[in-house]
Amino acid sequence: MLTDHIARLIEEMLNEGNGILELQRNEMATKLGCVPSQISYVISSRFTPERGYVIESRRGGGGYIRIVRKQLGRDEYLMHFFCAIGDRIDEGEAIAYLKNLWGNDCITEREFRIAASALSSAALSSLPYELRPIVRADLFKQIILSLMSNR
Amino acid sequence: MLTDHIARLIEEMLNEGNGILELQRNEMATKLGCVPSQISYVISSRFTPERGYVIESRRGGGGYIRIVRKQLGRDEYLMHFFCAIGDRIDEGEAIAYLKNLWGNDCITEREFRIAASALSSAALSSLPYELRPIVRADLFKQIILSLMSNR
DNA sequence: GACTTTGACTTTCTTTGACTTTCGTTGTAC
DNA sequence: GTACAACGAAAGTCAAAGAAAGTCAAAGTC
Repeated sequence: MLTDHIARLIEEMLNEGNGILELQRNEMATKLGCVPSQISYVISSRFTPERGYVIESRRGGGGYIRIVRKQLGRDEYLMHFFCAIGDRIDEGEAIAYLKNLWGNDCITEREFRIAASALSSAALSSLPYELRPIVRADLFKQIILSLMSNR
Repeated sequence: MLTDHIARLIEEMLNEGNGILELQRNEMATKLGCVPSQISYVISSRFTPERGYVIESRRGGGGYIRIVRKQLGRDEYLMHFFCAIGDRIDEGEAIAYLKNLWGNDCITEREFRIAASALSSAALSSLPYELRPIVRADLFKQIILSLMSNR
C-alpha cells in the first residue's frame, strides 16, 4: 500500500534528521509517482500530534512541510544529549544540539538564544583555542542539568 | 528562496549596525540580481511594525530605506547590566544580577536557571581560578546580548 | 464500513514588471 | 542671486503570473 510506503519513508528520513524533517510536497509526490495530496493524507493520518509529531508548513514558492518528532520524555531526551556531549564540543555541534532541543520543544526560542550565546566562541574569546571546546562541554552539561527535573 | 535570503541579509546588516540600517533599494537589488520591488516586498512582509521595526525612506537621488529595530524599555534595562558587568565578575555577584533581571521580569525562572548554571563555578571548573571571573564576564555579556534586540 | 487514492479547486506566499510619485540637480530667464 | 522648469534618479504601488501547500468529496479497495 502506498500510504505505508510513504509513512516508512518519512520515518526513515526523520531518523536521519534526528527527529526533524523538512520536505516539499510536490517534489516528493512526483518522485514517488503519486498525487501531492497523498502526502498530505499520510501526514494527517499518521503523523498526528497525538502520536507526538508537530507539523508546520508554508505555502507558495519555496514552500515546505516540516515534521518534528517529539518522542522521548523530556528528561530522557535531555540525558541523551548530556551523554552525547563528551568532554569537548565545538560551537557548530553545540548549536546543532541546541536546535534539536528547540525543535523538540525542550527549550523555547529565547532559551535557545541564551544557551547559544553562552556556548558561542564570542563568549569564550578570552580563552586559548584549545581550552574552548572543553569549557564549552562543561557549560553545556551544566545548562542541560539546569533544564532537567524541574517542576 | 529569494525572500528568505534577503531577509537574512537585512537581519545581519541590522545586527552589525546595532539595530539601525540604511540601504539603497536599487543598489541592493542589482547586487542580488533581483528586481527592486522584491526588496520592498521583503521589507513589507517581514519587517513590519507589528514585529517591532520602523521603516522610513526617501525617494529621488540619494534616496534610501532606513530600517530601525525598535527596542523596548527592556533593552535599556539590559544595557544597564551589560555596562555594569565590567571585565570580570564573581559568581555571587552574577547571580545577584540575574535575580534582579528575573525580579524585573526580563527573564523567566527557567531562563534564570539556565544562565545561572552557565555562570556557575561548576561550569567553569576546568579553568584556573584566576580565569573564571573573566570568562564569566564574557559569558554574562553574551547572554545579555542574546536577550536584547529580541526579534 | 473503514481506509486509500485521486483530482479539482482554494488559499497563501513569492516573483516580476509596468507605471507612479517624490526628490535632488541642473540649466535658463529675469 | 532667485525662480522655475526640466530632467534624472530613486523609492512606492499594484496587479498579474507563478509556485507551493490545503481542502474536500467522489471513487476505489479491502
